[in-house]
Formats: sequence, C-alpha cells, structure tokens
Amino acid sequence: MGKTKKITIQDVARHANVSVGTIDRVIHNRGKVSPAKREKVEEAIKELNFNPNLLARTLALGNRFTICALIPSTPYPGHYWSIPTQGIDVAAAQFNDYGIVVEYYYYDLFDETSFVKQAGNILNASPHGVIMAPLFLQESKTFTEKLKKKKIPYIFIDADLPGGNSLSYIGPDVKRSAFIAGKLLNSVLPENSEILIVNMVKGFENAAALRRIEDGFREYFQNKGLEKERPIQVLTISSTHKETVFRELTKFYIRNSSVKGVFVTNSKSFLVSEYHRQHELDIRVVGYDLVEDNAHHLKTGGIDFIISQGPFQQGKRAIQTLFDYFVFKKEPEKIQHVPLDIIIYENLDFYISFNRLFMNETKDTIT
Amino acid sequence: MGKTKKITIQDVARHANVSVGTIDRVIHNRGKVSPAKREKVEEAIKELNFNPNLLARTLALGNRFTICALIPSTPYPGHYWSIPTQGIDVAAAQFNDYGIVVEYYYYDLFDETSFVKQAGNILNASPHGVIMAPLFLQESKTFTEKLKKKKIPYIFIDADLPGGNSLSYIGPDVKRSAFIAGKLLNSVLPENSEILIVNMVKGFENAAALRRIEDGFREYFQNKGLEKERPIQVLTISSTHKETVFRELTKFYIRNSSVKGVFVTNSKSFLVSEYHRQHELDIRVVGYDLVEDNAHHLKTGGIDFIISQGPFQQGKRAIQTLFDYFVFKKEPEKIQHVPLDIIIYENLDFYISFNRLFMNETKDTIT
DNA sequence: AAAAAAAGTGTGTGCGCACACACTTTTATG
DNA sequence: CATAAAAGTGTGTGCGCACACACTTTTTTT
Repeated sequence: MGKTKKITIQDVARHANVSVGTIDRVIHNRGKVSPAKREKVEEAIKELNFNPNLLARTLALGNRFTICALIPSTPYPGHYWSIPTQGIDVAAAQFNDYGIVVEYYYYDLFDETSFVKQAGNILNASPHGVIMAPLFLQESKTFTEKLKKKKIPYIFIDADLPGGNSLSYIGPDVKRSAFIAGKLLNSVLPENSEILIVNMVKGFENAAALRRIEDGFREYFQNKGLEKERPIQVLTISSTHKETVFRELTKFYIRNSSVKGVFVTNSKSFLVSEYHRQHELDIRVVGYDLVEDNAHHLKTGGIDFIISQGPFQQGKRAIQTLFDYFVFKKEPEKIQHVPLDIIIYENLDFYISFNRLFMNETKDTIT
Repeated sequence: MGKTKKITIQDVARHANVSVGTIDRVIHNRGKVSPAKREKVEEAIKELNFNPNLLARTLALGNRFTICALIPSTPYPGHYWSIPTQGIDVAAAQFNDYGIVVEYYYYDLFDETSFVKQAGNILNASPHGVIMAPLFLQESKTFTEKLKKKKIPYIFIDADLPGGNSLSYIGPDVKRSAFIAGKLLNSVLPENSEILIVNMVKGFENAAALRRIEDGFREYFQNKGLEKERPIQVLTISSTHKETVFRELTKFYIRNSSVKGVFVTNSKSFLVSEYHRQHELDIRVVGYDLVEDNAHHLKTGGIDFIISQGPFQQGKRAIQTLFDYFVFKKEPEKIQHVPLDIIIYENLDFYISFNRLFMNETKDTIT
C-alpha cells in the first residue's frame, strides 16, 4: 500500500529484455533500434508508467543556463522594483540546482544611457535568455533586435513592447487595469466630482503606455455615460521627487478646487496622498502597486484603492517560463497577463505576508 | 565572464587539503573531525561559497515522502474543490522527483462517515504528512489526535481548527473576509437597503465558522454605524441543491421584499444570482470563490463581487510547506493567511488564466 | 565470396552527494 | 609499556540518467 516504487530505466530495461542503452535510444529517439525492440520498450514504458527522473537527468547533463535580468535598480528598500527582484530571486534559488544562473543588470529608471550600457554588457555575456523591463521604447527595440540576431530568447515583464517578438510578455493588461481604476475611483466619489489623472514621467518614452492608461480610465466613464458628470483633467509631472510633485500639485489645486478624486498612474500615489494629508484635502486616491509607502497610506485612509499587478509573480513566472523553455522546450503563451489585485485597507496584510513568509524559507535553505 | 562554476564538495576538499569524507562530516556535523581541519573546511566552504546540490543530495538519499490529502471530492468539473486539488497536483508534479508522493483520500462534503472512513485509511497508510480540510469539527479532532500520537504532521487548508495543533494553517482569515464582503456589498447598495445573509449547510458542523463569518460581516456595518440603516437578516438553507435553495429563497422573498443585497457564505452564490435573474429581481450579490458558475454570473452582472481565497495557492503552498519541512526541516509559520482577492467582472479573466496557463505546462512535462 | 558499411545492442563512466567501511593515528587504560 | 579504545581520515559504491564507445550481427558493395 502506498509503496509507489520509483521506476527507473533499469526497471524498464528488465521488463523489456533489453539494456538501458536501448531504453535511452528509444526515449531520446536517437541511434539505431530495431522496430521490434522499440515497440517492446514503448510498451514497457507505458505499462510501468515510467517517467524519467528530472533530477538525475539534470545531474547527468550538467548543463548550465544563464539568464540576464535587465531591470531598473532599486534606489531605496521599499521601492517598487524590489518586489519583482524578489520574485526573480526566489525562482532563481529554486532552479539554481537545475543549472539556472541569474545575473542582474540594473539600469537607472531615469537614464536611458544606463539601459543601453547594461544592454551592451548583456550582449557581451551572451546568456541563454534575457528577462527585461522594456521601459525605454527605442532603446529596447534596438536591444531586442540584437538579441534576435544572436537567437537569444527574451521575456518582457512589467511592460509590453508591441511587436517586440518576445518569447512571452508577463505583466498587466494596462488598459484594463486603468479601466478598473476608473471603476474603483467612481465607486467612492460623490456625484458631480471632478477627477484628476496624475502622471509622473521624465521624458516621452512611456507616452504610448500612458496613452493606453488614460484611454482605459476614460473608457469606464464613457461606458457608464459619466463623461459629463465626471470631468477628467490630466496633470503630468516630469519628476517623482516630493518637492517637485508637491509644487506641481499646488499649482494645479489652487486653480482647480472641485477635484474630488485622483488616479495616479505610477507607484507614487503615496506622494499625492501625503500632499492631501498635509493640506487637509478630502480627496480620494487610486493608484498602482503595493509598495510600503502605499500600504501605509492605505492604512491611514489617504489612499482608497491600490491596484497591484502581481510584481512578485511577474519575476517568478519569468524565470519559470525560461526554465521550462530551456529544459522542456516548452513554448510559453505569448501573453501572460497577471491578476490585477484590488488592494484595500482590509486585505492588504495578506498580500504582503503571504509571499514574504515563504521567501525567508527559500533564502535560508540556499545560503 | 559569467562562468559561475559549479562548486562541489570535491572542490572544497581540494581547497582544504582533505578528502570528501571530511567535508561530509563537517557539513552534517557527524563523525569525528579534528578542530584544525574542521576550521579549514568551514573556511573553504565560505571562500568558495559552496552550496550542496539539492538534486544530487536527493538522488543519493533516495528517500520518499508520502503525503495524504484528505479533502472533499469534486462532484462535478467546475466544483470548488477542483481548484485546491489542481494546486496540489501542480506542486506534487513539481516535487515528484524529490520523492514527494501525494495520495488523495476524497470524502463527501455532506457525509461525515466518508470522512471518518478515509481518515482511517490514512492512518493505515501511515504517511509522512497529511493535508486536510477539517470541515467536520468533531471528526477532525478525533483524527488529528490520532495523527499526533503517530507523530504525523498535518496541515489544515481552507478552514482552521482552533487549537488543532497543526503544523500550519493555510487559508483565509474568515472573519476578515466577511468584513470585506460587508464593505463591498455596502458600496453597491442604495441607502436604506435591507441585507440578507444566505448560508447553505447540512448540519451544525460549521456552526462556529458560520458564526465568525456573520460576526465579521456585521462588524463592518457596526463600525460604520450602519446597523439601523442596513438591517441584516439571515437565511440558512440545509442544502445546496437548486430546487431546495430556490424554494427557500421564495419562501423568504415573498415575506421580505425590501432586501437589496445578499451575501452568500459559500461558493454557491451563482444559485442565488440565477434565482434573481429568473425572477427579475434587482438585488446585489457578494459571494465566495471563483468557480466557473460564479465567473459566469459575474460576467452577466448577477454577482457584483466574488471574494476568492486563493484556493489554488492553498493546495500548492500546502505541499510546498510539507516539502520544506521534510527536506529542510523548516518549521513553517503556524498561520499562513492567503490573500483575499476581490474579483469583479473586469479582472476575473486574469485570475482564471494565470494559473491555468502554467498548469498545462507542468502536466505535459510530467505525463 | 570476401570486405566494407550499416544496423543493432550492451557496457562503462561520470554527474554531486551520502554513507558504509577500512584504515591510521592518537589517547586512555591497566 | 603494551594494548584496548577512541579519534581522525580516506576510499569506494550507488542513486538514475546521458553519452561515448566497444562489440556483434546483418546488409550492402565489389
């Protein structure tokens, strides 16, 4: 009872009256095998329900796969990009023994040249696969074309590059996420409230993505026939620094006092919330990404909703997708949209703890 | 560049001028090793950043761990319990080569005796670990006490057993989930609407859990001072069959026509939604669990919110927790609360697809 | 019909580690 | 000071698989 013995190629060999060499030839469809024996072996495999042991195979093959991760650096501990990085770390640790080696190539979120430089470094390293956040449109295109020439597969996370020929895109459906933001914000707004969309970007790189976010957001109100009742304005700030953001917000609010809801299109909604708090403004806020600062403002009520795009899962899934591609030659889905988690004060804790609890475990075992 | 060589105990042995046997003794802290060499070895391990290869270790040890899963059977394909089962399947496949063998012992959700019988079977099988959904209070207690005597660790999923001495509980914070249900339902209700809580249970087994759900739900309205404005009634139906549920709903609604919102405390909210549709009632519904039928009613608008308690993750995490416990002797957190996902029409698809996409991969590679 | 080529099959080694065992050196014991 | 006991150390085998290679049998070529 319950003695599910391990079936090995030895067992199959014995059962089919051949040697392990023949089993090997049949499994990998190589070398020469007489039709009679081939059939006998295939029969035996089915009968015994033989599954090759991946551990032994990996050990015997001894091959290594290097993956380069081209992602933004984490300027301070609670920063957004620390989360995908953790996801990558966890998966990397899990697959380390299978020969997966992950190397990070960090670039500066606000500096294209750092991106280009690191991209060059990756090309020199000639890894087996690449994970990247293609946040700079043109530079990313240049890079991926070179990767394609070298036949190095690459996966996009966080943002997609339309027509980028990636092995897979793992990230949010941004238009949909903005649509949800609209729905959520609308649900907490009194009648006849004006709405403000706050963008914080340095240049024009993300223009296309921002466009889709705005579209998605507006679409909700159009679908509900609320365009008139909820006028939407847009404020684009070319910085994420507190002082600049505050100054721009002031410049806006002193001219627009009837705004009752704000949608922040990046992970910095806590800045807006903090501004509201300091100036005693009762304005509802919806934003992205469950970073520590946002969690704090969710708790104090300054932020009403945070939409989280499974950043941890993005990193983890990216590694796993490449692993499956390397080891099992499994073609992944071209688009893997992550769940858009709706985070409120009441369910916040669980999202933070559930993955963190486990990370420690994994890390301990590796170190 | 990037030539991260695999460091083996051989490398360490050479570096420390000892044999692999000594390395082994140091790593496992067994046998006799002179202090001088021990230090040299430890030094070498650190210097080379040696990490034992889990694959090779597993292969050499060759031990097997059997895990029995005592969970409700899946009466029809889209049933709730098919999802945790899938999570278990995925993790089982992943750890299969590590010697983890999972055996299912299904019981009937509405039949205590089937639970007891399967529990007995598990005791006979004497597995290394158990995963169970302790849905029958008394029977579960009896069972876990026997497990404790046999020193077999067990993990609860889906529901906790207070003071049950489990290795870990992986599931929702039910009170909190109900609180969230209150918040969500309230957000879509007009002023002065009555609310109905619908329970569907056979006996009195789940009485304690139901109590906590009701408490959590009511707590929201109390905290907001809405007890008066939103009277809450409770309807408990002792069946999940459509006909019975419909009959009981009719009996209730013909006497209570001012109910505008319903909170269904199990995964069958689609039944209530269907009833509303057939009888053209404009009543809002909040329920649990993203089963297929609920997804469908979310899409048609008959259900407004579904709270999902990561059923897939529950199964997966349970296996992984036992694996870490067996292999790394890692004591898990006693309580691992899963995220309480708020599912609406707009983000439903991603929750369904994200895990499903990957399940196929894993299954293909194993079969 | 002999030689060469091809087809078919088995054996042996190593991947990195755990563990049993043999062996040598030191210490304790009478 | 001999001898038993303990401490300290190295070697060899196997886990399940991949792969190189040697070997035998059959088929093709001249």
